[in-house]
Amino acid sequence: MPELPEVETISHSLQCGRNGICPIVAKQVEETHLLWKRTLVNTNDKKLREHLVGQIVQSVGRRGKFIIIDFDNDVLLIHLRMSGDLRVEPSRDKNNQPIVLQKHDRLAIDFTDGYRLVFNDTRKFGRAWLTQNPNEILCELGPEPLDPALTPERFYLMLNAKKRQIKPLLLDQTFLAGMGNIYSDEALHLARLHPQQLSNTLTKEQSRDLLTAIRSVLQKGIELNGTSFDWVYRGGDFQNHLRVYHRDGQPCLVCGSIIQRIYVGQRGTHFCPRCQKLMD
DNA sequence: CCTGAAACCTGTCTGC
DNA sequence: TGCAGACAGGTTTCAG
Repeated sequence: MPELPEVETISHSLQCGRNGICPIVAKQVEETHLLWKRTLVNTNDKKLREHLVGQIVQSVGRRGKFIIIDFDNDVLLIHLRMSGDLRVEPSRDKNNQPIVLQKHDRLAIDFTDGYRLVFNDTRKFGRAWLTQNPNEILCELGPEPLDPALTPERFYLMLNAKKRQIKPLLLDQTFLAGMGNIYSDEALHLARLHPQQLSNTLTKEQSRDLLTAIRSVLQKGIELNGTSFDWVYRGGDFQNHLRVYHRDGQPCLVCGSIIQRIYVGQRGTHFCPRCQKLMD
């Protein structure tokens, strides 16, 4: 499911609240439940409980597609991968009876105020790490696309240092942190670049336009609370503003040509054959 | 260094 | 209706 805008929306709602969603900052951990062992990468059920019980949530943030939950002494990193989601809900009903967890719930953290944070993940690809040095896990990530420190000049140098198809390169989290399949296709169409264009062939102008396009689609995605498709991820509206993604067979909104769907790096890829020509 | 295939998982949708 | 096959927002690992 989630790419940068969806993860940003979720982490922001956990930090600040949104649409009645309860923020978790300042809540104290009462108990933890690990329902699918492999969700927790670098520790186990017992140690998670021993570490977290009693600790208070200091803040919730994001780096790339990782959600960062900062406790007093430890940090919980969560990666939602394809189908993960987080929700905050009461753990007991009006009669003080426990509310049973749902199908596909993998991890739950009960707080002393009667609420709980639940990690639900149908496909079991999602992962969580408990650590005191989050940088050990996050240090491999490339720059944040929305960070002003990533200048057009630097982006051009990054692209030229590689000789890779541009779309798989954008999806490479060590190159740039947070891009996923939807926003990559959207950004490449906006920048009029073929997804298989080699990165070292981009001119300075094309590099600058690509960075501008990436920022444009990500910012719009964040404004619209992300992209929602069928049963995965709710509350977003960017799916109603897509230019190419999932629009194969339909006319390009710019030139009217039929949007094509091909595979690039094993990922379904949508582009306009007229607007996004492969250049030498 | 770069590319493609396979693996990790469950659910939905399509076509015969 | 049933059932096989394709496909899914992500990442890692391995072979060539």
